[in-house]
Amino acid sequence: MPQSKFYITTPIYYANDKPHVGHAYTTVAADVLARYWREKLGKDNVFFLTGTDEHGQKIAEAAERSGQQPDQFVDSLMPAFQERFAALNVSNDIFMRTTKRGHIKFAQEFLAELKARGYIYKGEYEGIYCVGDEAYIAESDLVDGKCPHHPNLTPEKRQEENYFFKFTEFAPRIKELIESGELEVRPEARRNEVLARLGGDLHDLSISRPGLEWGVPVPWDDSHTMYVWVEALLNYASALEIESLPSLWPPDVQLMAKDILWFHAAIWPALLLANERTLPKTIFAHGFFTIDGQKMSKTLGNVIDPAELVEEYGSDATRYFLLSAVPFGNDGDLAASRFAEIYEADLANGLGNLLNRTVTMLNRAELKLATKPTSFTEVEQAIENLEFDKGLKLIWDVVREANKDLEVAEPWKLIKDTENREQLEQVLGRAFGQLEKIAAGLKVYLPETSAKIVHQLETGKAESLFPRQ
RNA sequence: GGCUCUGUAGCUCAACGGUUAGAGCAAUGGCAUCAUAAGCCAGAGGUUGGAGGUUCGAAUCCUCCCGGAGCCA
Repeated sequence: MPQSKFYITTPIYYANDKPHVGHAYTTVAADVLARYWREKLGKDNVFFLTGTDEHGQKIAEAAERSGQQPDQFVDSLMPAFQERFAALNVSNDIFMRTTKRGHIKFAQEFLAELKARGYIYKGEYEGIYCVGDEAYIAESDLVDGKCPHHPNLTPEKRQEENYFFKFTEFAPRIKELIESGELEVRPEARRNEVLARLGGDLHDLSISRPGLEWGVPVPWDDSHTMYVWVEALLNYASALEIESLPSLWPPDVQLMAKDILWFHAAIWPALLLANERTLPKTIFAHGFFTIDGQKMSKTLGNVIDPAELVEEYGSDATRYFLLSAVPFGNDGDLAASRFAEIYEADLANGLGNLLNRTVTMLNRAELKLATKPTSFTEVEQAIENLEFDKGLKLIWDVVREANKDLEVAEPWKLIKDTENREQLEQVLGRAFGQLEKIAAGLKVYLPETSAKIVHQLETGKAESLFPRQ
């Protein structure tokens, strides 16, 4: 079936700290898709969601540490997210927040519906709870009595009455749907992981917490709040309710980092199946970045703030760094030294200089050419297939080809003799066309750069695309 | 501990079981001078983590070992 609408989501990011380069990565990738499909289907048929997940104990505690109420605390963090995304030219249609009234209402109704359908029961849960993970962890998982992810926190022993969702009842069906490809989980390796886990020992999912105030109350028992993960997943549906855009359901692509794939590929579909909603089409988990070979962490102090990259290199260059760094889906390494290298080699020397030398020659030849609608089919295919790095490679193949063609044809020699006029026009026309194609390919990747290329081709006004500092 | 991946040039990555394992970046040498001192060409750079095995043929398949990542218990 041909694509007639496109609903793309990033995760809603946990609002306990300002966003880092990983958040920027997911969001920029989603932005490329959103821009691409807007070109194809029109603005009204595309919806791009990003936002923040603002409930839960970890946030309540972070708020307390900063001496604020939870709602004040999350409000105070919002500019950090919104400004960074805006600086990267992220074109989201909504900035979703789980503290929105409409979301809370939706989440409660959804939960009540699950209960009415008989998929919720009350049970007893006992275990060791890590506040950092907002989850119970197995005793055998503890390292020196601490949670392996949060060695600085002390795990708590807890016994709780929880409400449970009959997740296990839906697992076989989800497994079938993933196997048949009806629910697409990518990349392959991650799909295998999910399938293996779905075929293994599963437990029903605890979906409420007693006595935690910073959350959405369970509608029939306000001594409980909804488990923050379940509540957060529902945002993808509540957002369309809030915006009154039911026709855009279901999500076409949901992007995320690989650590939260399970929630999106198993639990989320189970919740939807239970209430008989249509499932998302594609769940895609990309990899993690290491920084100079090391895991990004606050303790190591190697966290890259996307705002700093934009500050230093600009929005489009940062988008280029992120999307060209690794094949989408793989893990990758970012080295601080690489940014400057890539900026010089690919952006300034490669593309920037090509445009500059071409526009200069066009001027010297007093040749005015008109731009025309151009497309770059191979790049479009790469984007549709979520191969963002491949699309950029294809564009840079043309950059290299164009530079080479100029070198072979030597228009700066042709221009010295009017007898060569025809040949000169042919050579420069070709370069002009190649740059048009490059601009077409870059339109959704590097929107500012693409527009600048077209503008310079049209006006003949040469300006550095990616100036050296 | 189980599962899923992963290890290829100095760096980042390619390569349906099939010629001599390829690109980009970096480095070296040459050419060029339109251009942001940018560009082009050439050569160099490899025991494909290690050891066995299957095969006419292995980076690719199998076993074991070593290293890295993730998921799970």
